[in-house]
Amino acid sequence: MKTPGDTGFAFPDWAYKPESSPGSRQIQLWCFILELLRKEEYHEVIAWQGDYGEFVIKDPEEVARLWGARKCKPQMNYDKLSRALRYYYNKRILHKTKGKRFTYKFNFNKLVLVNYPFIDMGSGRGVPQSAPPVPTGGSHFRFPPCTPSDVLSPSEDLRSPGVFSSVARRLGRGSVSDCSDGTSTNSELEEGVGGEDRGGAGPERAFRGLLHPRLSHDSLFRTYGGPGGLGRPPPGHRVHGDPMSPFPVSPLPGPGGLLGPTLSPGLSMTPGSHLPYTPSPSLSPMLGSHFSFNPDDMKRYLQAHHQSVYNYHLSPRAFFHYPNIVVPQPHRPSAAPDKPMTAHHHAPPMPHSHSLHHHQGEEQHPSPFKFKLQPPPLGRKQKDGSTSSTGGSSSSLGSSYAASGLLSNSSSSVGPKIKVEPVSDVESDEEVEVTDISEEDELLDDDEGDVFTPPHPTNGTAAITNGNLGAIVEDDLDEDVFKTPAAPPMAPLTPSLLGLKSEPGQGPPISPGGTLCIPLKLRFKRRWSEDQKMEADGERDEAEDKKVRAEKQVEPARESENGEGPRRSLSLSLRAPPPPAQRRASSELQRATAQLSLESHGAC
DNA sequence: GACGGAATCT
DNA sequence: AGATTCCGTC
Repeated sequence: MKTPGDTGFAFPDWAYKPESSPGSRQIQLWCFILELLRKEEYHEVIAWQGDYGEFVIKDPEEVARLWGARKCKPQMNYDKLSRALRYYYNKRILHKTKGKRFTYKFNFNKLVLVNYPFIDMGSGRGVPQSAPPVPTGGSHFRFPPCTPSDVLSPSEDLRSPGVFSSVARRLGRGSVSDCSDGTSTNSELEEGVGGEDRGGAGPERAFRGLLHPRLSHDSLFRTYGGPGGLGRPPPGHRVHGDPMSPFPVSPLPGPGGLLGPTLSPGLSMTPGSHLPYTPSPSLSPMLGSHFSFNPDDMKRYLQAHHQSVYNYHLSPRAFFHYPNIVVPQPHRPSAAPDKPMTAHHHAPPMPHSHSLHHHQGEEQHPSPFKFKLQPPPLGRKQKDGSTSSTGGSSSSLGSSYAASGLLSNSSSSVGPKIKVEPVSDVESDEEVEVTDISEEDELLDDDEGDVFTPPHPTNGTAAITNGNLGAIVEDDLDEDVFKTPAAPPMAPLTPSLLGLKSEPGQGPPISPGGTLCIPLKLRFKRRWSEDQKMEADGERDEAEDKKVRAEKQVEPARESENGEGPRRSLSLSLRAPPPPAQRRASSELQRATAQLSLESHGAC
C-alpha cells in the first residue's frame, strides 16, 4: 500500500467512519467512485461528464469488478453496485441523470458540507455570488472525502451541531490517510494512483475542483486556492477541461492572495436563503477547486473563517464551532512525515487569530453542543406509513423540517421520520430546490444541466450576517430544504443567539425582560424552545401551503419568484433588526455562546 | 436499464 | 450504517 502521500489519493482519515462504527474504515462506494473518477487510468471505465458532479459509468461491469475487488466481493456486478448507488439517492449523495444510461450525478452540496462543516459556515450560500461561475479549477476533481456516516445519515444533518463537532473532532485528527482501508485488496487502484499521483500530493488535490461555480469566492479561492490555485495540477496535468474534473470549465485564475482579510469563506455576502448561488449539488463549500486538506490550506481556511465570524457576527453556530475547532494535523503522527504535498504545501503557517487547537485526541472534544438543531433528513421510507397524513408531521413538513430544529429538538431526532418525501423526491427536490434559491438551481439541475448559468446576484448584498447560518443550513438545504421554501433551519438558534433576528412581531425570541437575567444556559435553552415553537408554527403553515400547492400543482418556481418561499425563510431567519435591547443581549449571547461551547464540553 | 423493497451480511 | 443479494416491477 502506498502511503497516503504516495497514492496521491488520499482521503483524510476522518473521511472514514469512526472506528466504532461498523464498516469503519471501509471505503464507501461513493468515495470509491470518486477515486476512480479522479484517476485517469479509469477514464475509460468511468468519467466525469456533463454537469458538475455528473459522471458516466462507461463500463459498468468493470466498475463493478473494481468495486468488488476493493470490497473483496468477487460476485459484485453492476446490478448490485447500482443498487448501492441507488441507495445514495435517498441519501442525496447521488442522483440519477435521467435519460442517460449509467450516468449519475453527485450531490456535492451534501457531501461537502457534511464533511466540512466548518466550511459551511459561511461558505454556503454565503459566498458571494458574484464569484465566477466558473467551476473549478482543479485538474482532478476531488471530492472531499467524507464521513459517510455523517453525510449519509439521514438522521444527522449538516445543521446538526453534532455533526459539526464530530467533524471538528475528525479534523482534529486531521491526518490524511490514504483511502484504502487497511484491507484494501485492490492494489490496482492504489497502484494506479500512485503512478498517477502527480506530484503526489494526495490530500491537497483532494478538493481541487470541488468548488461550486457559484461558490467561487475570490477570496476563497485565493485563500484556499492559494496563489494561482494551489492545488495546481502537477505538471502534465490538464487544467482546463480536465476530464477528471467534474467541472467542465477551467480552473479559476488564481489570484495569489491568501485569505484576504476581506471576506472569508465563512462570510456570506448573501443571505442564506436568497443566495443567488444555487445550492446545486455541485456546490460545495469546499471552496475551491484548490482547496485541499493541506494543513496550511486548512489553517487558512479556518482562519479566514474564523475571522469572518468575528467580523461578521456569524451565527452562534460558528462560535460553537470555533472554540473547538481543531486544525487538522498536518500529518498524522504515524502518517508519512512528508506527504508530498503540492508546492504550496509548505506554506507558512498562518497566524491564527484564534488559536486553533490541535487536538490529537480529537475525541477528547465532546461536541460542544448537544443540541441537535436539525431534524434528520428524511429517508424514503415514508411510503410505508400511511402517508403520514395523519401526524402533524405531514410530509409537507419536509421543507420546514429542515427549517427548524424543531424536530430535532430533543436531540434525538424527534421526528425521526418525518418524511418530506411526498413532496420531494430526489427529483422534486431538485426542482424545488431551485425555487428556493433562485432560478439558478433549476438550471443546475441535473437533467437540465445548466450549471453554468450565471449567478443571479439577486440581492447579493442582502448580506446577512446570517450568512453563516444560511450557509450551514443551506447546503443541506439544497436538496432538502429547498424542496420547500422553508424557514431557515438555523433560524431558531442562530438568530436568537445573535439577536440578529428577533422577530419583532412574533414570538419574541427573547423573553421580555427575562433574558438577560437568566443564566446563559437557560437563556439559551429558552430561546431555543421559543424559536422552535415559532418555527413549528411556521412550518405548519408552510406545510399547509404546500399541500394546497401540491393540489393545485403550483409551480414551485412561482413561489420563488414571488419570493414567498425564500422570503418566508428570510422572515424567519432574518427578521427585522433586533431592538437595541436585544442587540445587547445578542452580543452577550455571543459571548455566552462562546462560553457555552466551552462549558458544554464537560457539562452538557 | 432503472428502481426500490426486503432480507441479510459485516 | 452501508452495503450486498435477490427479485419483482416498470
